[in-house]
Amino acid sequence: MASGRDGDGTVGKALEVLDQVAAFGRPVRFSELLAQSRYPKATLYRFVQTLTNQGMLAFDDERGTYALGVRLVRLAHAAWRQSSLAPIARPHIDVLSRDVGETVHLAQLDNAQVLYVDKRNAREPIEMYSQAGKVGPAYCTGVGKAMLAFLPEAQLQRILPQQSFHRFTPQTLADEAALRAELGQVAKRGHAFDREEHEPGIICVALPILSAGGRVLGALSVTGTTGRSSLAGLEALVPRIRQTAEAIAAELESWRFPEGMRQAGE
Amino acid sequence: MASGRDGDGTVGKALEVLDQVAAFGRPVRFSELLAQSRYPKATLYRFVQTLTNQGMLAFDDERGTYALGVRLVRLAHAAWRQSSLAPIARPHIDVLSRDVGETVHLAQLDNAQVLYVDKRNAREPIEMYSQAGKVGPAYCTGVGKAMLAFLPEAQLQRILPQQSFHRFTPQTLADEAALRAELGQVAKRGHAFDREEHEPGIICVALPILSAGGRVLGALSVTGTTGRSSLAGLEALVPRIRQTAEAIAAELESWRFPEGMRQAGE
DNA sequence: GGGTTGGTTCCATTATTCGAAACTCAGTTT
DNA sequence: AAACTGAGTTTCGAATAATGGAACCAACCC
Repeated sequence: MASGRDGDGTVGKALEVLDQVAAFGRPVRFSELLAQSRYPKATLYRFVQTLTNQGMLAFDDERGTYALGVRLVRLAHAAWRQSSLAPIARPHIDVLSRDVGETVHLAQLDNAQVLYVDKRNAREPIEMYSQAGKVGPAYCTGVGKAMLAFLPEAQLQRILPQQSFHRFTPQTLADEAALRAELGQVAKRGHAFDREEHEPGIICVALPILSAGGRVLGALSVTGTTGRSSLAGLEALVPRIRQTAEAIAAELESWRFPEGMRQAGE
Repeated sequence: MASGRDGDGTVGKALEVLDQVAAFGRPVRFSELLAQSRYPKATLYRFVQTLTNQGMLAFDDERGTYALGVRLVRLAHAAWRQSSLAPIARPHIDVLSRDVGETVHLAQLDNAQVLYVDKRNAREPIEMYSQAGKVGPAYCTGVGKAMLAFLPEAQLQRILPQQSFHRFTPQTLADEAALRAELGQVAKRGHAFDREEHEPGIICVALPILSAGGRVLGALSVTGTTGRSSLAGLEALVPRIRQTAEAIAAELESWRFPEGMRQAGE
């Protein structure tokens, strides 16, 4: 693929505009988009028009601003339901979080980043949608490292150069070499830690969810704070978490062959 | 579905394919898509290719199936956050559902349908993402009627013909005339009921969320069952619900003018 | 080996998109 | 009031990208 980002064809360009609107994080004026856009006025205008009457963008004519449209939310709902991982995992992580009494995250790999697809907050009412769909760095989160450690080398080589290695805390791994070393450990041990590498005071233990064939399907993590928990304490939960991860993987495996879809052994 | 659906340009057609994949509700083979598609093989193939390497679709090469991609979830998250209604309303409906002890829904109008954007289930752990993003009919839900009743005539005329008037229950309004009459009532009264029109045993009362200028921003509903609640009981909650609806509208109004954006009185 | 199904690539034709420039319509300035 | 400004919208010939029939490939199955 050519030089990175470049979208293919008209559709790619239009979707790029969507991302641009998303990046603003608030309703945005046409002129604001134009200022950032690499397309000329008329072209951008047509894109925005098209996206708008496709429901991917919503135009507020009182304010003259564009925001992401409702069709996206509808599609994302469908995505969540058919992604198989999230809906299948949901009851499992429900039980898990109740059992361990801590916050549980479910994540997937989205290109070089971690995408949180579900979350259970132990005791309090859950603040959900605001979390599902959120992306985070892969190199300094428990779920990220748990997944990276089990990736085939080829994919890893594509992903690692894309990591920013921004130092969120003094514990953050600083470069690719350090991460490589850590991933070796994780692979051997079978689970990953986050030792306050992303946020001070926040630690977690994470396990990958692996298919029978060893493919990385996602990851589970249990989070604690340095105040209430310790790494050793979290590590003690590993067998319980592994049980959940394996249950999810197993159910996923059977779900993937809906009805009478014979298939040679994987 | 056949009639005026025609999308604009290439982008429209590609997005149509997305919807198609969404409609399957599960990962889908290329041939399955082709069977339903109005495009020739090569054309559809290109669309699917494009969408896939744009991250809007995800291809599972073990299975040879396409599913909706992660980019959608990421975009939807952004959509939710910048939609202004959902995140602003969230704390309000939290309190409301705690106060009234019943399930609360927050909805918006998505073309001719109702899109649920948030939900608070009174006592049990909430099943959220699985609900947010769901769409429902406008003509036979409380939130739907609450919003329709306050729409300008022009918009109503565009929307009403698109209602299916499927009779979910014996109480479902049967045609446009009946709905028109009902909407008149709702507008006068200020709130709408769902008298088991969508699901037997489920009743609700709903109020629109209106801007200072009278524009429909969304709707709130409180749901009950015929067993535990009555319409009269729900109606008693109207003042409390209205308070929430107005609080949301007010906060929304101020949020819409971020900083120092003077504006003549609306 | 010949047939069938599911998926992928080619490439000449054709329809779409591109984007400079012209235009509109508020406000503002002179 | 006339001229200016700047955001937003429309036009239209040239440039480009989409189109889809057909050919191709690879399994799998008689």
